[in-house]
Amino acid sequence: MNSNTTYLADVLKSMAQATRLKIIEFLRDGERCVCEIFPAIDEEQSNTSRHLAYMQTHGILSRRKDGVKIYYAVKHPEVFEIVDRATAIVRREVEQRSEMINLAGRG
Amino acid sequence: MNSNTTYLADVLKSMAQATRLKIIEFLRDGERCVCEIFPAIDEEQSNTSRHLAYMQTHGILSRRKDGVKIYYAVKHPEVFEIVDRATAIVRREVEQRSEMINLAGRG
DNA sequence: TTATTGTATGACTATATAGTCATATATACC
DNA sequence: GGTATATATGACTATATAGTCATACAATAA
Repeated sequence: MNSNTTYLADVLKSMAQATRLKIIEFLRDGERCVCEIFPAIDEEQSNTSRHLAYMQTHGILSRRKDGVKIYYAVKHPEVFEIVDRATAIVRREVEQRSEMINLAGRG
Repeated sequence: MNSNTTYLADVLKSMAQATRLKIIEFLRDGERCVCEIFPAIDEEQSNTSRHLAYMQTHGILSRRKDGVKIYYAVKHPEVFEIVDRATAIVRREVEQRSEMINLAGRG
């Protein structure tokens, strides 16, 4: 459980960053090359490349070469399930906090 | 979706770290005070306290005071679902990599 | 009031991370 | 061969993070 905790953390880290989340979202529709990804998420090519490499190294993206282009795809359906569940948490938190504000407003 | 991406990343970051994962695992059985948590996960009290505060601030832990003791609990069931799915990814990756090694070994 | 216990935090260090710019490398095309 | 396009990476900066130690603070007990 201990050495696995590190791998587990690495997998989660591969999703726990704004730019990487944008990449994951864009890859919902399937495999895309770097040249499609970086303009879509509005990030520099080099920065996008680094994040893609990071995610692939940590096992959440697959990488396929076709000529000059490199195609990346989300490798495990669990990645989307994780993002969806995190989104549910965020929604509930936002809801809850706005309720608190309403209660405070009413005095 | 953009400002939300930051919140989303923060929620995932609250799980994407070895010490925090140990805390989450320990809290599977429910609410626990700091004095129970830090010996269980074998971390310093101060470090544990910081991580607990971080997770609570980012909305994945609840905090309850009872006398001198502070009780923390995982606030959303999705947290465990996320950890479980990340574990499934790790398992599959480990499997896959050991298969690769076997293939390579056989020449 | 003083001592004890449980938790949080200031100050600090070491390391990791995200991002940028320039450039290297690889494939394809002429 | 030379040129264009796609991707990766070295070198760097700024910031964030995890951890430690000492100490502050809060609640309770004596």
